[in-house]
Amino acid sequence: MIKNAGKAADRGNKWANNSFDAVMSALQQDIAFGRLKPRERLVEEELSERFLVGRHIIRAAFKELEHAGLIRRRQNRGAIVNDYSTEEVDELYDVRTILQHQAAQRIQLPAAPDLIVRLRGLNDTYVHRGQAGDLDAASVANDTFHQVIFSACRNRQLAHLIQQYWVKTAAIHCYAIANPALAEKSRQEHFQMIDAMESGDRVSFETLTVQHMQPALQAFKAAHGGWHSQARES
Amino acid sequence: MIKNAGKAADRGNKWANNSFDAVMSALQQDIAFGRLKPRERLVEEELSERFLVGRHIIRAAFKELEHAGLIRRRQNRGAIVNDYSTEEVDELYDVRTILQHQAAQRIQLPAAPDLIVRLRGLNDTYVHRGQAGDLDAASVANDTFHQVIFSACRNRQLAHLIQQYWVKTAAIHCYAIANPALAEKSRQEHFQMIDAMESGDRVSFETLTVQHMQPALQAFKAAHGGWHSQARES
DNA sequence: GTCAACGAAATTGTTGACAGAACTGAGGAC
DNA sequence: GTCCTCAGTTCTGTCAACAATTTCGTTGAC
Repeated sequence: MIKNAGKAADRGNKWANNSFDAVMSALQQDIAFGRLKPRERLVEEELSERFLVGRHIIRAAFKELEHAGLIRRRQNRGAIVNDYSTEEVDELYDVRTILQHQAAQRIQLPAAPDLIVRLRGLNDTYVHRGQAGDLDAASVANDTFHQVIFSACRNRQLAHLIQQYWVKTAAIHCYAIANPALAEKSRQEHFQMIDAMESGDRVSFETLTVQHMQPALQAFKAAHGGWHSQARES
Repeated sequence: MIKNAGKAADRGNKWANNSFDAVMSALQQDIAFGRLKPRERLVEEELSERFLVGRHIIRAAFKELEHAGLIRRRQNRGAIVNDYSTEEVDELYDVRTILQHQAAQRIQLPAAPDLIVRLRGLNDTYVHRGQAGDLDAASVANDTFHQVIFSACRNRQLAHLIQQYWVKTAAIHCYAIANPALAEKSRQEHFQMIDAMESGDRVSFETLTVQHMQPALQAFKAAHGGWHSQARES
């Protein structure tokens, strides 16, 4: 019993290397970057042979993606990529605002030096990849940047929840990265956030954390506003 | 195209009558009421013949329960009922406090008369079933009571999230219902909450909403405090 | 008596095939 | 010309058997 404790602990917790995880992240990215467009149909067997995995894995991934709110399923009718109505987008961002504001309040400021170093490194990657036009890598760096920040909130449940809603709205904020003006604003705010964390300026940090979400939301609503909320079932 | 819109809408959204849903809610209740105890092993084939369904349905249910945080799985080693460490319990209740407080702020007060009527009805059931010792039915009424309240927060995402965390901590607050003193306090607070909603006393309502969670948390921590956080892997 | 290696039992992960529901398009009635 | 009906096709949901892994009990060496 006792010797097993150590043996089990060193093997790690998230049993990775699974084809399931690969499928999940691939589909998540495809949806986030718009390679799979809203209302597009997802066929199990098609994906099954694309990823070279059994159909049951695709099925499991669909269940998880549905739970995450990225796709929609109906019995015997398959899965389609979800497109949020305007109201849903507002509600999602309302929730994100709540969660991120609360998380920001729980982060110890001024932040530890090694955290600052890590964030500056990630942000450098984000800036350089973004300016080089490598949106894919920039997006990954951006994801990690925010995840690292919110992981410092000293509440793993809260951090996990923020991550969950980050994925839910990935299609929205990835949409904004492609816009040069918005991307530049995003980069500036990142620098300001790090500075605020380093100096311990809690008010600025919390304000930045919340306002940082707005440009993507506004751009998305301006682009997709008004026409697709009544076309729910087809 | 156009005629399909109406046809699809009237069929309803949550395709129920699935054996999957039956298995899910049965297992959720078993865990919540402690019929399945923490660290207890769940064997696929066992449940498969208990519920008279294929093993793949049990498998899918496990995946969902794992995602909900009610069970824990490791590759080729099956599933066990999750027991939260003291820190996790604190974090979960911190998140619930955030969510429910924010939801309470978003509810329109004074509440609509038909909402009040509905809540009084549900609470009557809760009180009577609880005093009759029918904890199962009382718990269902209690679930519905709070779900109806938070569904009035005009943010479906937020309401859904609260429901999600309600399920996560079901084993904790169901534990409290069994305690007569705590149950009595719970009943009193329900009446006070309804009164505050009816009269539009927002301060009282928000305070009650948050404090209503505390007794169960304290009782649980007092009962399970301190000994099982280091015994994670066995 | 303790410990390690081995083999059997139990349990999970995977595959392929089959049944049933929903979509598609042609043919016929009005 | 429009609408309805009815097969054919496509896709999802379900099932049973197979393969791989872990766990548990036994044996044997020291």
